[in-house]
Amino acid sequence: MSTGPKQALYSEFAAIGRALGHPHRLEMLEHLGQRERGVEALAQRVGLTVANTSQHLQHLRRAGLVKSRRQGKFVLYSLADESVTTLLGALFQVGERNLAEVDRVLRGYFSERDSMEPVTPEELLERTREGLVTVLDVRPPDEFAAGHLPGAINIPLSELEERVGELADGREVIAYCRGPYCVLSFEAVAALRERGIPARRLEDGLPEWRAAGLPLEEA
Amino acid sequence: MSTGPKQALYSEFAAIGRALGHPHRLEMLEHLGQRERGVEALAQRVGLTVANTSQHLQHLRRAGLVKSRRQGKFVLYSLADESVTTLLGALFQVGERNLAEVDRVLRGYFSERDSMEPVTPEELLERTREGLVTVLDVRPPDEFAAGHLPGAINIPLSELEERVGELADGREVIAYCRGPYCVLSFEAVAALRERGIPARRLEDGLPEWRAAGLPLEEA
DNA sequence: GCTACATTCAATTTATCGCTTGAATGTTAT
DNA sequence: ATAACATTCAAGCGATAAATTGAATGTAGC
Repeated sequence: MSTGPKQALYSEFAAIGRALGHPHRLEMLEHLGQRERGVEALAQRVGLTVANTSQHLQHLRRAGLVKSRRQGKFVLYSLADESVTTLLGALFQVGERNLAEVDRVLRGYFSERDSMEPVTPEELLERTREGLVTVLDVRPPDEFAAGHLPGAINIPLSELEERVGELADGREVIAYCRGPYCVLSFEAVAALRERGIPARRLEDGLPEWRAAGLPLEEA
Repeated sequence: MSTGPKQALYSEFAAIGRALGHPHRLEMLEHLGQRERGVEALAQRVGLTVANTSQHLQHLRRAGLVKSRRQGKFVLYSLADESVTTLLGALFQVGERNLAEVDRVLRGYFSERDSMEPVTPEELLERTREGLVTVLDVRPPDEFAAGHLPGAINIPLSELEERVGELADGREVIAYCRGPYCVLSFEAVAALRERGIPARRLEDGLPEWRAAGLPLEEA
């Protein structure tokens, strides 16, 4: 085993692969794609102990997937840059295209996925310009505040039922949330359709929109 | 830890990550990106035993990164599809942008990397159309035969010195090989420049060209 | 059917990973 | 300074992965 440049590089790249190789870390990356978070806040969201979360975060940092900065008592973690979102997208695409089990899960839990005909970013931009649609962000308010689509209104899924009146102006609703596998927007679309409001899903979530360089309203 | 759809999906995606998490497997993917290979041929190229190679290949197959087909006595493996090349490219980009160690290795071993100003596919296509350049494939003949850039000539690096006359027609040479970290084209460009032949590197290798959907001459 | 050969499987050893627990570090606020 | 708190470190245990070896499977060709 010579220690040529290729071996050295592939060892480094393999470390990135290993960092992607745990479901909890992928979930952490999804959350960090919404906004930066402290260790404890993140631990709570993914249901792990603080110490365990801290270790996973350091694993991710060593692999160059996240970065951290200190603010007072807190250490805030976020994605290293947009290339991480691109990498996750590529990972998901390989899974969707080549793993039968992924296909099975998608069909089982996201059966609407096929019938819902998700909206592309291009279509959303065009129809927003024409004033034909309402863009709905169903994530929690703090994530919305950290950055959202231009003109989007924020109704967390938990409040959708009581606030559905805000959307009943006849325009089609396009809902989005954290990413392609985030259930929030699926459920929002289902709930809206039940109430007779035309609704579709944006095909991706906020991180993908940002990584594509599309316009955002940021804090 | 509920077993909701997200957990199920992230477990699958994490398996892809783990499959990327070993330098030997990354090297195998680079080779399989050139052409399909049997187990023994691949084992020889990466310097592993046949049994070990077989196990790695099955790991890669379970993760949806490679596929196999039987031909006579041989089982031929190849990349599952172009999305795998895209994934590898995204992995490399994260490493280049966020890992200091990768940067250090690249500067150390590929010091020409900055001064060489690699050629983009677009530029290559345009200058080929104008007849201004010679496209040089420095990979082994069998890989060349399995697919190469339109109009490219094949001179393996080992034969470059003796066959350099074939390139001395005054046109600039654009060399490429297996991928962004393949040393063959770096060395070819250095050798040609030493002999006064203007030469540059294509920024990526054959698999990336193919994944971009650009034209190929295939077997 | 039998032999040759490519590939895969099974069993083993060694190393690494993931999680827990409890202590240590470093920053803020009094 | 000291107390409070967020985060990280260190040690330990069970589980998983990598490489080696030798046996088993499956296909081709006679």
